[in-house]
Amino acid sequence: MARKRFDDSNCSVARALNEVGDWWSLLIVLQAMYGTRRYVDFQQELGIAKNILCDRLSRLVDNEVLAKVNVGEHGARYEYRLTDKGRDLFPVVIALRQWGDKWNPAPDGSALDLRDRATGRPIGQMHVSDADGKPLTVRDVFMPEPADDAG
Amino acid sequence: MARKRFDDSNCSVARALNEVGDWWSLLIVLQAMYGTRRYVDFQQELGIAKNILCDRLSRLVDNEVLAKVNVGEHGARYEYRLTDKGRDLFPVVIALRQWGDKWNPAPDGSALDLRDRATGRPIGQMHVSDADGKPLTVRDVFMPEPADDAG
DNA sequence: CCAATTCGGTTTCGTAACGCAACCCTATTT
DNA sequence: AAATAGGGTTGCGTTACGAAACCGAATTGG
Repeated sequence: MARKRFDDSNCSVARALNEVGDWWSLLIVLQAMYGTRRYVDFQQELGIAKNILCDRLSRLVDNEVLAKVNVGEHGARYEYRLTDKGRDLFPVVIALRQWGDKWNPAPDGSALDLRDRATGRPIGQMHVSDADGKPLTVRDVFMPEPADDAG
Repeated sequence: MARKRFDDSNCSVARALNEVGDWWSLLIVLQAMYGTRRYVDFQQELGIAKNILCDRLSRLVDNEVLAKVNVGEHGARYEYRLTDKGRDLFPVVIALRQWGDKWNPAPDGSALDLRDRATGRPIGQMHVSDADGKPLTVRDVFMPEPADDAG
C-alpha cells in the first residue's frame, strides 16, 4: 500500500509532518535559512541526490514553504526562497537543533552558536511557556482529548 | 543504496532527524505525551502497522527517547515511557503543532488547546528569543558558518 | 561564432522502507 | 478448557529513496 498520508488528519502535528516530516525537507528549509537559494547550492551543500532534491523542492513549493522565482536576466534561472510560512518553521528548526545539541552532541563538541544580530549575544534556550513566559514541561500542561489523532 | 543516514553529520538538526525524522517517530512521541504507554494503545490510536510500530518503538528505545519497562505482575507486560530525552522533545512537538495550526488549520477549525495545569490558561506561542526573552526572527540572527552541514 | 561548462532538471534502475494481513507464543479472563 | 488480549514476527507486494546517466537551455571563454 501507499505510504500513509496525513493530509486529512485532525492532528496538526500530523498535518505538519505531512509537509516537512521526511528526511530531507527540514534540512532544505534549514539550508534556506542559512541563505542558500540555488538548486545547485542546495545539492552540493546537502549532498542530496538531484531527483530527491527536485521532488522535495517541488513539494515545498506546492506547500508554499518555498517560493520558486525566476531571476534570470536573459533566460530562466531560478531561486528558491523562504516564504512567511517557511520562515515560521524557524522555532521548529531551532528547537530540533537545541535538542540535538543537548542529547546528541557533535563529536567535536561544537554546539549551536546562533547569535542575535543586534546584540551579538547567543539566543536563549527554547521552551514551552505559559502566557506570562513561565516555562512549562509536558507534565505541567493539560492536553485535551486527542479524539482521532493521527489516523 | 541505503537511505542516507546522518549519524555522523556535524549538524545537530541532521542528527536529530536521524532519530525522530521519519513519518512516525514524532507522532509516537506525541502520543506518549498524551499519556499512551502500551503497545496496543499506540497501535490503535495512531493507526500504525504493527511491524512499523515495533520497529519505531525499538529505535526510540535504542535512542533512549523511550524506555521499555516490564510492568507485568505475573508475566511480561510492557510499557513504553518517555525518558528525559523524550520529554525534552516537548518544545519541538509544540512548535510543530503551532506551525501546523497556523498554516494548515484543521478543517473543523479546531486549533491547539493546551493549557497550564496550574492556572488553566492556554500556553503561549513559541518563539526563538534572545537572552532577555525578546523574540527573534530568522533575519535577526546571525548563523555561523555551517561548514559541512548535512553531508 | 563555436566549444565547454553550468544550471535545473528527468530517466533508469537497483535497493530499502512501508503497509497489510496472517501467524505465533505468552498471559489473562471466563 | 476455551477465548481473548498483549506483544510481537514473517511474507509479500507496493512505494520511496539514492546514484548515476542523460538532456536541453543558458552562460562563459576564447
